[in-house]
Amino acid sequence: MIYLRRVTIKDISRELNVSLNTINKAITGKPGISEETRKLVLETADKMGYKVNKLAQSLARNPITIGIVFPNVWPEYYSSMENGITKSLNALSDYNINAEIRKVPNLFSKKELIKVLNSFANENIDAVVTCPIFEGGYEEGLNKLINRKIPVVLMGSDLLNVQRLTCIRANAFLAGELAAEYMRWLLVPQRSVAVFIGNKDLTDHKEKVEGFRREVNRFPYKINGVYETQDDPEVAYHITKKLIEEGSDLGGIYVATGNSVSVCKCVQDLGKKTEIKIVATDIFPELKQYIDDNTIQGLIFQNPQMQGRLAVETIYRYIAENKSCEREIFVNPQLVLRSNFQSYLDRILASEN
Amino acid sequence: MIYLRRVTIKDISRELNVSLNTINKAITGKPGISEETRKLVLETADKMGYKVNKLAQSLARNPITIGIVFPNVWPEYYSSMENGITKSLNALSDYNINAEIRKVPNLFSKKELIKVLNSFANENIDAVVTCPIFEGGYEEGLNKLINRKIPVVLMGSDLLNVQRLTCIRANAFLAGELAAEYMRWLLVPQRSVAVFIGNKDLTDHKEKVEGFRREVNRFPYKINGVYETQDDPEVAYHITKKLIEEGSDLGGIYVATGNSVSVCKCVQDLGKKTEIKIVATDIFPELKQYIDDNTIQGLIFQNPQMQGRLAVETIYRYIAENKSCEREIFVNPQLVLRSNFQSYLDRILASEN
DNA sequence: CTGAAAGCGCTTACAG
DNA sequence: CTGAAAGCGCTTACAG
Repeated sequence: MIYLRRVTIKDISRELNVSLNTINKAITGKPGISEETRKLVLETADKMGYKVNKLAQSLARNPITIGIVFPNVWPEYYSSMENGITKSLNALSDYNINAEIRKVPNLFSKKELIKVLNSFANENIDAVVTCPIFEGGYEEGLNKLINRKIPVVLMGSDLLNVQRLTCIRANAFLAGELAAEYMRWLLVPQRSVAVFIGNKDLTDHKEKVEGFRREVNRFPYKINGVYETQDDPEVAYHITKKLIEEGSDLGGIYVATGNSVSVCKCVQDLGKKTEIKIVATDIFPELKQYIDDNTIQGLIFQNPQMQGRLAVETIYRYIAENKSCEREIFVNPQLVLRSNFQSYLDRILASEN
Repeated sequence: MIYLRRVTIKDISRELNVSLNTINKAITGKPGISEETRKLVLETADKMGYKVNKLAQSLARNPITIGIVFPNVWPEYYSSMENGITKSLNALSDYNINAEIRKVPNLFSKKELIKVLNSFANENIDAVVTCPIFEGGYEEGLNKLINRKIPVVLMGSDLLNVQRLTCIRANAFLAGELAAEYMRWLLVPQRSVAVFIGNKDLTDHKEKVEGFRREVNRFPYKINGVYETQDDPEVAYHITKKLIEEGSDLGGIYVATGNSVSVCKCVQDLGKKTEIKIVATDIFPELKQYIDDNTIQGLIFQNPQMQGRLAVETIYRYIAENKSCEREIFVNPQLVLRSNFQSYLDRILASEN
C-alpha cells in the first residue's frame, strides 16, 4: 500500500474551475448555488474519490453546544451514564463541541425538567439529551425544542408521542431474559423466583419483567411474584424478609432494580445465603462483598456508561457530520459472575477519574 | 457553562513575545531551544491552561504509517481482530494515519513473519503490530525494528525477551476461570469436565487451562483431562467420541479453542446432548444452531475486535500524541448465553461490512 | 538558539 | 448564484 495523497476540495476546484466556496456549499448541502452546479460538483467529487476531512471541518466551523439534563438519583446508574457522557465529550473536545449539563432533583421532577428544557430552547443550544422516566408528561418542554428544529435524544426510556431524533437505552427485555436463563441453572428443582422492581410504571422495569417471564416459560420453574421496592432500601429488606418468613418455596430473587444490597443483607441476616440464589443488576463497589461471599451468583450489567457515550457520539455525527441515525439504539446487557466481576469494577472505577 | 475560547499557542506567543516555532518546540519536546526558554514556555502554557488541539496537529504533521502482520488462520478470531484494526484505522483516517497490512500463511510461519518484519524495517514504517503465537523465535525480526526505535505492539500473546512497547491480549486466565465458574452450575453432581485446547505450547491456551484449574478447585467437580485438538476438526470429533464411548463420568466439555462445531456434532451424533454440557469459545454464525438447540450452554467471548481497536489506538496515542501506555493491556472475556447470543452476533456481523 | 512564512483542508463572512 | 480572502490551531522547512 503506497501512501496516496487524499483528494481535497482544492483538487475538485482545480478540476472544475469552480471556487472553494461553491464546492463547500455543494458538498455540505447548503443553499446558494444552482442545482446544476451542485450536481456537477457532487458527481465529480464522487468520481475523484473525495472524502471530507472531518478534522479540517471541525477546525473551521463554529462550536457545537449540547444541552444535557437528567435526574440526580441512582448514582450507580446515572453517574455512570454521566461519566460516559463526559468521557466522550472530552474525546471530542478538539472537535469544537461542548456541553451544558444540568440535573433535576429526582425521578418525579417533571416541572423542573421542563423548565430546564425551556431554558435550553432559549440558549442557542444545538441539541438536547434527556432521560424521561415515565411514559409521558414531558411533551411541553420537548415539543418546544423540536419545533425549533433542535434535535432531542432520549436516554433510558422512550416516549411515543414525541418526535425525538433517537432513543438510546438498555435492552431491558433482554436483561430480563438473560437473568431468567442464568437463574435456571442456579435453581434447585421445585423452587420459585421472586422479581424485584422499583415501580411498575417505569417502562424499563416493565420490560425486564416481560423478558424474564417469557424466558421462564421455557423452563420448569415458576415466578413467585413481582414486587415493587419503590427504590427504598427498607422496603426491599422488608419484602425479602416477608417472603422468606412466609416459608414459601422461594429459591431465587432477580433484583431488576437498585437495592440489591438490602436484599443481600436480609438473606444473610436470616441465614438463607446458600438456599436463595440472587441475580442482581448493575455493578458498583458495594456489591463486591456479596459477590465474593457467594450471596449474589450473577449480575446483569446494563453498561450505562456506554449509553452516555453513544448519546454524545450519535448527536455529534448527526450535527457535525450530517449523518442520520437509527430510530432506536439498544445497549445490550452482559452477564457478570464472580470471576469477572472485579475486571468490570476496575474498568468502571478507572474511567471515573 | 459559557463557551470559552480555548487557549492556543498564539496566546502563549503573544504573552511571552516568543515565536510560534519556539513554542511548538518547547511543547512537543523537540530539540533546538534553550532549557530556559523551554521551561518558561511550559510553565506559562500550564498557567494559561493550554491544551494542544490534536486536530490542528494531525492536519499539519506528516502522515503516520503502521505495519501490521498476522497469520491467516482462525478466521473467527483473526478476521475479527483485523476488522477491529480496520475499523479504528478508518475512524482515524482523518488523523493522517494509514497502514500496511500483510499476512503469513499459518501459525508456524516464523520465517515468513520475520521476512515481513524486515521489510517493514526498510520501508519507513512508524510502528509495527504483530501476533506471535509461540513463546519465541521471532527475535531476529523484532529486534531489528526495536533497535531502529520503531515501536512494536504484540497482540494475542507476549514475548518475554523482546522490548515491545506493549502487549494486547485476551485475559486467557480469566476466560478459563469464567468458564469453570459457569460450568459449575451446569454440571450434574459427580460428573467431570474435559478441557479442549489447540496445542499445549500456545501461551494463550496454557493460561486458559490454568485459570480453569484454579477455579475448579473451589468446586466439588473434577477435570477429566486436557486434550489437544491440534486445530483439526477431525481430531476434535475423534477425541470427543472416544471420551464419550469410554463411558467415563464426563458431564461437560470446555472447548477453549476453535472446533467447537465438531465437538457439538459428535455429542449430537452420539445422542448425548442433554447429558453433556458445553461451554465454548468465540462467537461466529456457525454456532447459532448449537446455541439454539441447547447443545452449547454458554460461550466465552474474547472480543478480538476490541483487541484490534486497542492496538491501533494505543499506537496512535504513542506516536502522534507522545503518550506512554500500560506495559500490558488485557481485554476481558465475557460470558454469553442463548438469550444474548444473537445480540453479540449481530454486532459482530454489523461491524464486518 | 530563534523567527517569519507557508501550508494542512476546510468554513465563513463578505463582496460582486 | 459565484468568487477571493481570511481564518481555525498547529507543524515544517528555511533563513538568520
